[in-house]
Amino acid sequence: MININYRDRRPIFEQVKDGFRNLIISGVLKEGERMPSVRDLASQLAINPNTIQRAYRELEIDGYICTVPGKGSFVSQRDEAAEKRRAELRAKMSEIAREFRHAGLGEEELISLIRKEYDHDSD
Amino acid sequence: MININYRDRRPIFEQVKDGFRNLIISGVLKEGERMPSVRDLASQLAINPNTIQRAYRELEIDGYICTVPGKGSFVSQRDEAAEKRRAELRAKMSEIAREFRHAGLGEEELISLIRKEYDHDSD
DNA sequence: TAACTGTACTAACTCAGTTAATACAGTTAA
DNA sequence: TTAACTGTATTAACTGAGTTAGTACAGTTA
Repeated sequence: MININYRDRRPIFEQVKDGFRNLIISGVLKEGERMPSVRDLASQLAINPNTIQRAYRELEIDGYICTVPGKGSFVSQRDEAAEKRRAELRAKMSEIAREFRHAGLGEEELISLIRKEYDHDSD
Repeated sequence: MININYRDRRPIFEQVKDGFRNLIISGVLKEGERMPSVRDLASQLAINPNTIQRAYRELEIDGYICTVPGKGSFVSQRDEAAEKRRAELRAKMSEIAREFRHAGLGEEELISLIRKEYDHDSD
């Protein structure tokens, strides 16, 4: 469900967080669905429960999940989560576009790169 | 010439490296021009010379500068550096486009974001 | 010669991330 | 009620990347 890459520069808790964020936004984890328990996931991934806890805490702060002490963590409304993610992506994209322009690359090339991604077979 | 932001998640040596890379690619530092000496820049930025040395070492490995022991470091051919940077940006852009698509955002919106960046007054 | 240049190396420090262990409180089902 | 689950909290210790400090050596230049 979630993969950890130890060569990745990002900390583990962030990889876990991003992994679930993608699963939620893409709809693999559906609204209201139960998340794996902190202890279960920790032993599955062979990492410390505290690390999972941190990922979950931030996912809740960002509105992706909703945790209930004693019961578990649950995926919250997908729409909110997705909209939040879209806002992040828009900001990221604007920044890259600025860099692109700054590096002397043309608008046309950038757009053709994008079309290439969107022309791929759906996955 | 170079600014360091201590709130930035990236390490200092990387901020220095990126700063010079931008200066070189944008043409502010011209081909053959001398870079500030390791010790000078270190005292200017109030950081350790070793940190600057590391940034310079990587800039040389990446082909942005050319260092001569005893003489100093010099900006190398801009074309190579710029081409290298462009390749990096293309890869980065493809990745973001993939994420964009994955998040359910349309090609049109992405392209309009880009046009917005390119329509800004030149800086 | 003196003052600059880059380079190399070692030791120590800092800090974020992580682990380990333990404890507490709410939930659920037998 | 008890047992086994849930999330949460806290403290101490470890790890590794990044950074600092200090020193040393060799090439360059005026």
